[in-house]
Amino acid sequence: LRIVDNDGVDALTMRRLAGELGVNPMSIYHHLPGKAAVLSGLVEVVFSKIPAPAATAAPWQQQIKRAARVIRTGLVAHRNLAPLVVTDPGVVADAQITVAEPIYAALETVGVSPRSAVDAVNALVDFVRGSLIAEVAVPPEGFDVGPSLRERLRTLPPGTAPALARVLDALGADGMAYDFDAGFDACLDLLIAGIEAGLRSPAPSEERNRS
Amino acid sequence: LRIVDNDGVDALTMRRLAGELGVNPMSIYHHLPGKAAVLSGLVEVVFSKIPAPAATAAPWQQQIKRAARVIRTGLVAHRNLAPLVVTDPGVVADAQITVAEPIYAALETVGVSPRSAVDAVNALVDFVRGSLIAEVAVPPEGFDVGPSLRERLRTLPPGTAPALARVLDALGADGMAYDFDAGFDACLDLLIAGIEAGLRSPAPSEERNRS
DNA sequence: ACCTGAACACCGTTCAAGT
DNA sequence: ACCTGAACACCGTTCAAGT
Repeated sequence: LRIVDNDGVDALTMRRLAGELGVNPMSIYHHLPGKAAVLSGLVEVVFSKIPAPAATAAPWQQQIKRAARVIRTGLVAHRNLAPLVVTDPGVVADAQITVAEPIYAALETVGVSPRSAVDAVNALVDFVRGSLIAEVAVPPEGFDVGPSLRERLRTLPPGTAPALARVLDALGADGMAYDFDAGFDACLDLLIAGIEAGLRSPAPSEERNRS
Repeated sequence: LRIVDNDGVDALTMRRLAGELGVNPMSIYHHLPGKAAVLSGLVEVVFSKIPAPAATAAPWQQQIKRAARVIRTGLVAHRNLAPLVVTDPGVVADAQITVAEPIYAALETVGVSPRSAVDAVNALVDFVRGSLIAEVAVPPEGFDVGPSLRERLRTLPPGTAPALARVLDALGADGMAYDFDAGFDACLDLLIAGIEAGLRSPAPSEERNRS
């Protein structure tokens, strides 16, 4: 995991790993079936290190935000592995249970219908997944970050994205750096507002299958 | 692209590609700098094939849904490449402009504040990203799909996910298969409801930086 | 039961040599 | 300018042989 954190997933080589462990490269095969097992082991370690948020008496909105933030911080801590974690079929399946449970519990306290709860959890979990990918896709520290959104937009033929251009203009010069934490929170608030709206006007019950 | 679609990303090898093209493996290096260029080229092809939804007079909610669905169907068409597309730094950056523009345009027509528009677009795009990853992570056709959520839950020590268990119970036996299309749409509705809620009660203006 | 070294079958890529 | 073949430096993994 240290190798991956420092030098990326590609740097994790059976020979390198063995060297770092001070053993013969082939010895690893007596404990694990292959490299895939090494990687999925790392993925599972990182995923399972995500702590379950302590149950509190806080309002359900805060419980949900807390659960989402815990996932996010747990995975950005190993940003080189994050794409694998978030993509791993086993993790995707387990996420429906482990990380979703606190959210289900919070929604239950306000009487969200089962179907709506599933939708809300999926929306939340998928958003967290997607925002994580976006976050780890940009080079480490805003440092050496490619041309900013504003500059890239300027190089395109004018009129390509007029609405975006107007938004950037309106935001003014203070909108130079993106704060992932604040953006993440704002999106969470939006999702939660959507759930609240569903509470006030119960969902139209269409025919749908779920598992 | 055909190789990747049929046999996965790992099957795309310089030698294989050259063979399929009927040329010498090394000839490729006279047209492209290396394998990374081949892959990012494919990623860019798939991404740029996403059509811009035609501007209509439909209500903004429908315009947003249409934009999101177009992205999704464009990427599930090449599910083997989807994780790379959605992870590619260049695509992540371009997505803020290309695929976001129709959404900005739709939000503009109802006077969403610039800051809220950025948040809404991020929430939408990140959700689409995340749901795509979740969808392509499960084996192809619900066929040979691992143990269902219900069965996996049963193998865990009881009491692990009580709230989820109650939700599944309430959904009953009809909830055996998950319909990605319907789930996607339901989540979109939730996000849009969140945006609508923001329209009714304008966002608290905190201090934040954006780009 | 665990470890080892050598070898195999691949891979991306370099490079000198061809036309 | 474009292509070629051979070679290099890696990789994951197999396997017979050691203890």
